Amino acid sequence: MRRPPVARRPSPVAPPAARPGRALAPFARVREQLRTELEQGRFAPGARMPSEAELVARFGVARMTVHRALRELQAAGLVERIQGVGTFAATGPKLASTLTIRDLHDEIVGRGHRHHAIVHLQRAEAAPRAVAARLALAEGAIAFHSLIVHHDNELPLQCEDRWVNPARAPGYLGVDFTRTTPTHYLLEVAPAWEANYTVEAATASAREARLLGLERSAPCLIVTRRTVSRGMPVTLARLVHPGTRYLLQGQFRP
Amino acid sequence: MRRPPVARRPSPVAPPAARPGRALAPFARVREQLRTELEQGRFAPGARMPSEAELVARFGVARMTVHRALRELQAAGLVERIQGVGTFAATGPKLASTLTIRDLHDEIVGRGHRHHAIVHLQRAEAAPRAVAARLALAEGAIAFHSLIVHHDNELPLQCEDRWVNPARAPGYLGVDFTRTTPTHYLLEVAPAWEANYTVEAATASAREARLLGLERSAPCLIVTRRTVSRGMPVTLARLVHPGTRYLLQGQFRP
DNA sequence: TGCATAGCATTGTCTAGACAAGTAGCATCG
DNA sequence: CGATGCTACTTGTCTAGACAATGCTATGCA
Repeated sequence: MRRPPVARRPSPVAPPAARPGRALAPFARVREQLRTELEQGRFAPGARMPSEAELVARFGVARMTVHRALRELQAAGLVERIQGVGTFAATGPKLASTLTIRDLHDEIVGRGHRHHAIVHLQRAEAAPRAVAARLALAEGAIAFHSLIVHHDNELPLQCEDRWVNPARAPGYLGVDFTRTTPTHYLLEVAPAWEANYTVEAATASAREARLLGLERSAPCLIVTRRTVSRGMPVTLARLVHPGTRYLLQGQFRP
Repeated sequence: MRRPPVARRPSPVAPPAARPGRALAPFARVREQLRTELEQGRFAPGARMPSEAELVARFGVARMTVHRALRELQAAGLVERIQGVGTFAATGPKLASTLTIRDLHDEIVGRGHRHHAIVHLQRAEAAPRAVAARLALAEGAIAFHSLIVHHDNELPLQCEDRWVNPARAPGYLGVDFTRTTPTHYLLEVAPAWEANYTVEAATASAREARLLGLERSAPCLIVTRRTVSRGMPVTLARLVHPGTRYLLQGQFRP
């Protein structure tokens, strides 16, 4: 049942209508207008911007609408806001940026190539001291260990040496990793709620070089990843990529 | 109207949600409660979550308050929302993560070390074809070229080979880069509104290896960065780091 | 049976008003 | 002169209602 229409302030233009070529919602219109002005240097870094009240008058919308636009610009790092003081164009450099690390399987399939994995190792093993410490296990405790080489159209692209906390993924040894990737499986049984990465350039170990079909001295891009779920470490992975065949890409837009 | 504070650098903004000893705002309370339940696996990935109306009844707040909480969870990638259908726990793919690339100067100083740069080249030059294309210059056009080695406590840590679009940074050749970094200068004259990165492992060129004091075959972490401001390319940088002395670190929390 | 349509649940957004909280300037008081 | 409180301004948030847009489902009709 439709509610009976009630007197509503008439809008000069159809506001919230928006198909592909539709007009932006008012809050988005305000946001984009301010973003454009910021990009064009209309406000020097650190300079005071119009107050919410002024923007309300300028755009003819409610204060909550302006507030949302400004809140999103703040979340994007384009402005800084201080309660009781005002809104300011963000000073300072976006000196920090981000880089996306995608799952290898998705990346290969996304390129339209075929992903193919060879499992060289998948067993329970006593964890070396360094591994045990990072997985919060007792020294010498049993953990799951796998060593898998991933291929992009038959070309080896990643050597994945992984240790898994057995308490968090008891079925790990029974999974067929030629059909799914450890990453996918682990994300299913223990969603990653925290992850640490490091990226470095180095040479692979002798075994890794052999598995990847590389010279021992070939530069490799090595990603080390540790994930934590519900406060407990889940897995520790060392991902070795041939430097000539793999690179990380990132993009940044405020 | 109130006198605006003169070029005031807003001090560390205290997020209103993170004040110790103060009750969370209702929208934050709802958000955190749902985040906790998601982390504890209360909703399987892809499962339907309570509707806004149900949450309104459960928490005793207005719908806009619940809506904001859900919108922030959506922005964080924890839930997916479909107009007309409902809200769902995000399905697995935390498969993409982010890695922070910090400015080298900040990183060195942040470690409490001393940053020291040696300028090997800083002049106008005809841009090679590949560079000209990526800077949107005519082939053979003049561009600014600099080659600087950055040291962390006298240890060479980065070789920065940079091309700059002269139209966007006319004063580039006059800057003393032993006192400031090109990154800082360029962000001042042309705030980066878009950036692309690639990260790869490779060997340095002969000259780069010499400048960094490396063997020709030493693996290096090479970052290539291109920034665009107001739709026009500003700069193209190739940053070569010794693989043994430098690594990128990243952290991820939803 | 097949299809158009009405109804409903759900999310998306806007509004107007209200109060809270934080800051800065000014006037007053001791 | 300093401390104090007042006031104006700003951002932060909540509320209740309304309407828009979307997708699913059931119903009625041909």
